[in-house]
Amino acid sequence: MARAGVTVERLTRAAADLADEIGFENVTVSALARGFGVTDASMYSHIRNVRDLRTKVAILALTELAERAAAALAGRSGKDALVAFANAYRDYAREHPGRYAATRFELDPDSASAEAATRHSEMTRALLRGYDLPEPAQTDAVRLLHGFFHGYVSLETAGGFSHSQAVDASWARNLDALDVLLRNWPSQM
Amino acid sequence: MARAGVTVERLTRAAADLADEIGFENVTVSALARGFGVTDASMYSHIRNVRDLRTKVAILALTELAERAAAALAGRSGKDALVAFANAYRDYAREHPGRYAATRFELDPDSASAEAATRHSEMTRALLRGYDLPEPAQTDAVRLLHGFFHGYVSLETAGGFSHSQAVDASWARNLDALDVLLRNWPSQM
DNA sequence: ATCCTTTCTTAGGAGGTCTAGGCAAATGCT
DNA sequence: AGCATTTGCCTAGACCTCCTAAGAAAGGAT
Repeated sequence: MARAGVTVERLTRAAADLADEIGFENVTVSALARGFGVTDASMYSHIRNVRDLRTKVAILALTELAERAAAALAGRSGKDALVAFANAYRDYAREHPGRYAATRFELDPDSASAEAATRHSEMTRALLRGYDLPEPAQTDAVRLLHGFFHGYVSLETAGGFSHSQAVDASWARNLDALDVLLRNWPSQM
Repeated sequence: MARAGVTVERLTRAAADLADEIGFENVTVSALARGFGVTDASMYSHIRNVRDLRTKVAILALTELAERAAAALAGRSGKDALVAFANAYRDYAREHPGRYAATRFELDPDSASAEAATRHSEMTRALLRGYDLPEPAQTDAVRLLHGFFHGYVSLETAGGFSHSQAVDASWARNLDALDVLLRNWPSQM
């Protein structure tokens, strides 16, 4: 009857690790409890329900991703920044597939979750500073970039982490294409 | 003890409808059985397991989406084709959120599922015909477009179907940007 | 009419979510 | 140090989902 020392911090990290191992959708209260050597009912002192648990993992992942993006952008601009940012995004998804899947978890608008989500967007805006886009083009570009990154990464991870030369080359060429796009952004019409 | 007349066809369609109502991830064998007025165990004469059920819905949705894309592309080329294709994609996701979510379901490589999935890609290639891209640029462009469409659509549906003027305008401007990109696709380096 | 296949049933095990009520350990108060 | 309170964990249990096994009934084939 000694205490297992479960805290929300440790619990969230364990859940994130578990997600990377067995997939985000398989992160369950029971499995997590087993990992700590306690009963599932005990978990409910720390979390409200499964959704709450997944939300915590999502916020953790969004925060980590924003930090990596910030590190990648430091001291870079223009295409350098674009490539560094994109690779940070892609590498994170590869190293932490479960955490990355968690970033796609739909969190409800309230809760402090908004903070982690917006930090993510702000990094993308920082990336765009080098391209000198006016509003509203900047907002459009943020959406386009997120759309592209996510789409590409999810196609890739769905394909079984092939990490082939062909895919790498395609990725690099698409970054070239995006760079061209950002430099020639249509001003009107 | 009369027969409920469940067939794989009807079952798949009912599951797809259910997905649109309550979300793809909530499509459950039990819920589906309730809808037909039979026990959950009866379902297993028609499907192998939950994964099989979801796969069937995914194939249905991919097929429908490919049909819509084909209809949108008929008689169009260049930017007209791009806009029509993109709108077909987006409209489908809006009208059938559950089915659209199903198109993101990761199906295992075997099974006839591959057919429906590739039809989807072929439509995107047809769209690109008007831009006259050589290989491998064409493959890259397919990925970029899928990435963008999916990312944008999922951001939008996650945001609660706001369908605001601002989002519509952003969408239109991003299509402009993509058109510019496809016309100025970087030939090398 | 009889057999065969398909569809549906009941029964039940395994495992997941979550609540209620309770005991014991850790912490805070005086 | 002694006490009360909070907190962490427990058992028990209701309810849901997935899925299998064994058998009954419906419908078609011969």
